[in-house]
Amino acid sequence: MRWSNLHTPTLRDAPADAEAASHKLLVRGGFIRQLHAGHYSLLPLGWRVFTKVEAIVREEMDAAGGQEFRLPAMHPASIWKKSGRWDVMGDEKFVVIDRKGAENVLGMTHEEIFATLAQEITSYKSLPQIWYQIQTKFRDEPRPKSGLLRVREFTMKDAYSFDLDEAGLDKNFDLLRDAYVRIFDRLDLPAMPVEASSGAMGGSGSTEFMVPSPAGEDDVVRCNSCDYAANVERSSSALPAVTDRDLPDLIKFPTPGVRTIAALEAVEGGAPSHQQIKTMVMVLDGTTTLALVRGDHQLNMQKLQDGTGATDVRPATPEEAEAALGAMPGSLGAVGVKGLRIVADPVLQGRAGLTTGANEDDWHYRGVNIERDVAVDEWMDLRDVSAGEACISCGAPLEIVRCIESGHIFKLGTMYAEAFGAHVMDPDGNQRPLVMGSYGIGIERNVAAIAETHYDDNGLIWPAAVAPFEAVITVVSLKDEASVAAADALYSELKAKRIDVLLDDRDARAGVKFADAELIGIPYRITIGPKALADGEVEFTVRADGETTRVGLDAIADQLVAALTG
RNA sequence: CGGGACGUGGCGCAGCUCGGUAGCGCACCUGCUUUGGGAGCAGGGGGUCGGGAGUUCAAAUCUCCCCGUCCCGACCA
Repeated sequence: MRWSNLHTPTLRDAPADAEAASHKLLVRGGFIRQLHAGHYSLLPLGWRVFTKVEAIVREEMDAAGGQEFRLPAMHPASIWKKSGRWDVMGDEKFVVIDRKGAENVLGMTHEEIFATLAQEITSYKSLPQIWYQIQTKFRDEPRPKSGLLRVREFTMKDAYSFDLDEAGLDKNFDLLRDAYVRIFDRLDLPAMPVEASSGAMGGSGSTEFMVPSPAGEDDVVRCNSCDYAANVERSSSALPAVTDRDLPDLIKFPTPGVRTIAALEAVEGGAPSHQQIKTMVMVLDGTTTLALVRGDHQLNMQKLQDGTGATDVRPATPEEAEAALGAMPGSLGAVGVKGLRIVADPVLQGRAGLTTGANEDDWHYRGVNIERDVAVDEWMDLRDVSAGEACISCGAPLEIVRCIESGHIFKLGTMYAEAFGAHVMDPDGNQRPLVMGSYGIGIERNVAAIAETHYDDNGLIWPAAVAPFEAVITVVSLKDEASVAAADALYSELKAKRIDVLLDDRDARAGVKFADAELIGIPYRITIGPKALADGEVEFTVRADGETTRVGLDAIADQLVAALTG
């Protein structure tokens, strides 16, 4: 490609509304342009990176035994109602009404369609199967953000495995997990596999691949001493033992104006936060529920959702809380409460001498024995892990790292197979539902994740495997005929060697060309100018470290090939 | 959906408080000079000031409604 013909509108200034590094640089470098919130056009450079990322994903999926499909992006509403996800997905699905008035869904993932196709797998002898596609997904995200990191229309490689039993699923899960490790390795992304929540996908277990980055949206709890790592939504930690206070009797005492845990610590007759019960009034699918955690802990909403199986979880409004318990938030508690579902964090199990709200403004209880005084329906992990708490497997302090979710793989089980009647005959002649797994990677998000982790003050620094061009030949002066001739010859030579090379033949000042080449992040630059050329040499610059060496014109092609293959 | 900010040539911004000429930098076009790290001078083109309604002799500026975008929280590849 000759730069004089390339549409790469580079900008000196980043758009004012861009915050994330990848967003700024991809816009500045002329890789992407926004159409509207959550929808981006990929310009030629952006598309080149995209296709290289896509090719790596495809190669590794094929190597793992995957078979590529291409499914419709638009589905009849009926299939989504059949799986139950019409309701689960709620406002996040794009619904399109056709001329007949029928509802259609723009696909968010394709479990339903693949499960339908899997009806034609009829014997265990055909198993296992790994099916995948690379296709556009639509999700009406409540808040698209950060350029390509979170959008409403994007391309996903979604794969699905089909097995006779859980053991088969486990095997495929591990196989594809390994494929993912190889993919992220080739993309030069430091993605760590972590335990995760399955969320709306359902299923028994899942692993996320997390790339540490301040532009991410997830927090990962990680141990530096062992290999424990989990999304905060699934994480746990070891806590030091606490001793109950010796308060055998339940006593109601006045707490005028006390509305917070901190205030209750300070008031006459109060208690340290870890001797308190925090009572959160939550609404789960329309049903008011009390969620109890220790006073110094935070409720994790995802854990509450996962633990209860609810699809919609939100805090109650102060008015709803008052209607349910008779007091405003700040004086709420679960002592003696009947008729409401009560779930509690296991850290509270067996504890006594606690302090909590009395469901009467300005009054609290002390001496609460949770087993005696609170009708807990279910104990479930509900609390956030905090940095510095001890690792459950080795005891070392945990850290919390902000991450981009680059990939997510799920053990789905049989739910979709049962919904769509995807059964096979087993060796004993019994019909059994297929056991499924699902495996997703967002292509654009990974392009952004690479950008987010590969840049400096001068611009992007693409890994050669995904760079829009592997090398750029910069002609310092178009007026110097010898330079032009040498550049043209080298350009032809590199193309013949199947190197992705860009020839900067623009009639611009050298400084502009250097700055642009660095901004768009081409990993290797060959500068051809009169100075070195007089000695039969060119300059070879590595984008990552800026190191420049003089190389003979006759040796540069081999040196570049060595750099690219090394 | 809750909270905050913003919307003025392709990009970044000023002008709005106090209504009256739409301006600056970058980019773009022409010419001359320049030419190894985002050149200089001269000339030039381009803007329904997000949209609608209202107030007014007069609205980018004041009022109301709507739309859009970004950021922070609840969701996900």
